[in-house]
Amino acid sequence: MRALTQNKTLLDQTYEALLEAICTGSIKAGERLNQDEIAARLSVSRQPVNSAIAMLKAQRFVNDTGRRGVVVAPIDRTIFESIYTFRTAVEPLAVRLATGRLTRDAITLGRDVIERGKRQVQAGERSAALRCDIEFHNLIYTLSGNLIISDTMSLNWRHLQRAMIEVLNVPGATLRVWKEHDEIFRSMVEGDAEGAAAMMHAHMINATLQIPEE
Amino acid sequence: MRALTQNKTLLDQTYEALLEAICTGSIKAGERLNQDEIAARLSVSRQPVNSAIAMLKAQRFVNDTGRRGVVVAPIDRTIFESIYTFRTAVEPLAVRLATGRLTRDAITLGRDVIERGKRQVQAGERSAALRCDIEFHNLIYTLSGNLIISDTMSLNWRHLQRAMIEVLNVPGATLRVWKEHDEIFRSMVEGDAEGAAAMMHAHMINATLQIPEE
DNA sequence: GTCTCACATTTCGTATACGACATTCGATCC
DNA sequence: GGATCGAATGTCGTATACGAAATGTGAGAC
Repeated sequence: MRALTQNKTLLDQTYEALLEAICTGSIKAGERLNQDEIAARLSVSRQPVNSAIAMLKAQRFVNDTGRRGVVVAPIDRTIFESIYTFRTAVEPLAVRLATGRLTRDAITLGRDVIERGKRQVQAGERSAALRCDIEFHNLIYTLSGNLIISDTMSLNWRHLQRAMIEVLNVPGATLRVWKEHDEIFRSMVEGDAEGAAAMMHAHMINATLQIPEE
Repeated sequence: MRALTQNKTLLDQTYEALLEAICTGSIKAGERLNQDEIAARLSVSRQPVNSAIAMLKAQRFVNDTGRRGVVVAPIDRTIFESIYTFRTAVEPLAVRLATGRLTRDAITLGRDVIERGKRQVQAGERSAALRCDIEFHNLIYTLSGNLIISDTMSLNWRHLQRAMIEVLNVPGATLRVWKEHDEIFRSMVEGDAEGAAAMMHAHMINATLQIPEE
């Protein structure tokens, strides 16, 4: 018995591969995407590659140069800041919704992520800590039961991930962040939705302030 | 002199045509999408059609049936409600951001939309009123200067439009709604960002309450 | 008459082919 | 020697071709 809707099509796989490569920085900002080359590297035809690139274009991960093909979008402070501003509104909402829907399993999961996150920060594992950060917030989106939040934020995190990996001095990899996560989650477990939401809002403001200037 | 980046590719045009057809209800929920048929009707090959459908799938406008092709996604109360919940957080943020960025032209535009909206409601033109509703909120997204808000909400509105056209009893087509729009915009013009945001929040709550039961 | 199994048909995903446009490079002209 | 124009090349968007998988169909068995 396997997952019912596995990403089986080459288009999906190609899209995932490209997005992953862009977000982990293995394809740098400004770099051109040559369809033939990508197709050869992934051992597929240009057809799925072409479609995948069209999707990435719509999601602003690549830009049309007008002249020849597309290039990976530059890391854009504006987008980065826009997402953080956006999160000041969305994250507290997600927390508010998720609080009433916490299950025993979810609580275990949450505590586990927080534990791991703290440990990664202490170990200086920035990349692993970032993954935990994503995981923590994703858990809340999922728990919120609001598909729009999950879908929207999952794309936004891809943009954030990209920016965060590029510039090393990012919010998310400090112990303070995980202390806040911990407090937020405790409030959620206690059922204090409004308190948790307020903390999450503060958490976002703090993170925004930590965005390096220029 | 024309727009520099016109939707010139057949893929873009096909995507737009399909999305429009789905959102205006000219392709009904549950209906199957036959690539050959669509290609023939639009006088293009299956290639752009296939790519366009893949994008619509990612955006949940169509569902994969697993068996043969895709069908237009059913009008889903859950998604509808999720978007409204989402908006209770995002709309006030957009208002807050937009208030500080109002230009003379924007004020003129806003007043004009509100005037037209009221008139359409009074004339009983539900469809035109809905378009004005979209236009009003879109103006605020644009003014907010936050690309994430604009992008995200523009897709969400497509979902809303679809649902609203299907069930006729929708929020948006009452005089009260436009009275609220008017008050919100007046506060914005006065520079009262927090007041306007609070009104927008209330506006969203009111709209959510008006969603017909089942 | 109904069930079953094989064969035909549909339709999709993907590969390959083609034509258009732009860029690049080289040859010619001054 | 440098500028300019045209041919060669690269690369994309799109069309067409192909193979696989699943559905529809019809004949034969009971």
